[in-house]
Amino acid sequence: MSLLSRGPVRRSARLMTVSTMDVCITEPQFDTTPTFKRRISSVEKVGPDGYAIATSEAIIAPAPEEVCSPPVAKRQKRAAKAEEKGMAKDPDGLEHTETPTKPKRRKKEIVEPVYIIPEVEKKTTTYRGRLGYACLNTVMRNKKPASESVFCSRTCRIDSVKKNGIDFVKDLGRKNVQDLLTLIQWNEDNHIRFFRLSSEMFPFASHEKYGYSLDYCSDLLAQAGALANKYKHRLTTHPGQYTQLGSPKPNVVESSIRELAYHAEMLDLMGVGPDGVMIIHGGGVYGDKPTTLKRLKESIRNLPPNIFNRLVLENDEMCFNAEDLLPLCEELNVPLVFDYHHDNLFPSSIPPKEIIQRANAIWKKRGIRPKQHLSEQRPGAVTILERRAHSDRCENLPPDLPDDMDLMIEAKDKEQAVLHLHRMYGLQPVIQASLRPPNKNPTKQTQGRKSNKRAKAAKNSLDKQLEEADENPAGDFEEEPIVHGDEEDA
DNA sequence: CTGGGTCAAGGAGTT
DNA sequence: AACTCCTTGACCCAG
Repeated sequence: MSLLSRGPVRRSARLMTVSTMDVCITEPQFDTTPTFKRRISSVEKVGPDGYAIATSEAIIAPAPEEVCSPPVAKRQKRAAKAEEKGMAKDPDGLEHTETPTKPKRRKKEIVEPVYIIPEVEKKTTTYRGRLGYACLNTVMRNKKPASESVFCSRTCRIDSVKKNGIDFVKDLGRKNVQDLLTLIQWNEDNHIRFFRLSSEMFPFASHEKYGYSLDYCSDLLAQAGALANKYKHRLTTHPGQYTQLGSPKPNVVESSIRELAYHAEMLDLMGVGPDGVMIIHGGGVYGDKPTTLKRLKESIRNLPPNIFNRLVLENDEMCFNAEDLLPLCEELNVPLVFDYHHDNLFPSSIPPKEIIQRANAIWKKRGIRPKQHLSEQRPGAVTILERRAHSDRCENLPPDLPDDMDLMIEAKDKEQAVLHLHRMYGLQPVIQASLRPPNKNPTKQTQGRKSNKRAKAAKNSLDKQLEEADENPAGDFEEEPIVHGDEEDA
């Protein structure tokens, strides 16, 4: 099933593409509302496929003939539905066109926005490997109405687990995998064959108290894995920052191993091959890097084989750079994912080229296809915090990328960042309808927490005082308003 | 439907 | 010790 045929609301929609104009329009409904008539009126001619050709304003609509009279099959379908509801039929077997006794409740019309996609700068590369994105597809996630949204990170709070029971949580997981199937198909349709699975696929699955086995979902997982395998998609995972294999606290290491076991179980049940790796960072240094590295090494050495076989390490931007990890990786035969952005922020004394060579030697030895991470800092970023935040998209591929390596693009715009690179470098054909315009004014700030309790409280108290001052302009403030200099702007 | 506060987990840095 | 940040999206409740 392709994107173009998905979903009930879309049943009469056409996604149209004008390849020469780099503009994509979607037309939502075959309707005869004034809005729609206005749109059709700007269509100049009908193409050989029966679709309208865009005018210079790039307004596209289905052929007017079809608009005025939906295809017979569709009308019959509607008639059948109407009959179910006990409505009268016309002699031609089609639905009754007169207003039923009960006034029809009109569904609120959802008008697809019109996207103007700017041209991209054309660049060249010798790279022909796969580009991937992580966990979330912005186009599918933002589908309206909300019931149409496709995503794999439904979750809940512990309180909801207690309130609704474990089956409620398991249902979330099932829905997530169901949507994963849709996303894999979307990726295939859009020539993206590399994807990171969300760690939130099964909420609390690795939780000490509320954890559960994924067996209940094995059929669906196998189905998703089979689809990915059929299309030769690579699926990987990236357990989060709380995975601390080097922690001095035994219970923290235990929790980390549970987390890894959950990810491995998911990949195993999907039937994903050895390329389905689990990437983690070195973790904290606990004030003593050499000792922590020893603990890390021991933890990894003692992992059960099904976890060890999928485990790979990645250089981070704070604690362990590539140079710190390489000796451990080489000794234990644990592959290293090279992250360009992290290496930029926390460089090794070894040049990237050499790190990559040594890393690739491990990947090769293990018979796993290498992968690297690519991201860029946000434009205008200066401070270390700003520089750590990922930009919306990536504008450049590194030089000398080998073809037998998959490149994970870590960018805020997710799949759009991949499509952006596909277009710039001519790597893959792109479906225009899948494109979204870039944010014109990206901030240099992080995506992180913007609120601050004290600042908020201060603001509230200030607002209150201003309100009071409004009511009583002559009145004095009883207290000086607290103002915090570090409060971020909205 | 929207906005704001908050969330399972761990560690580092600041005050 | 208490708090904030890391990254991040989604929950959840109030309006």
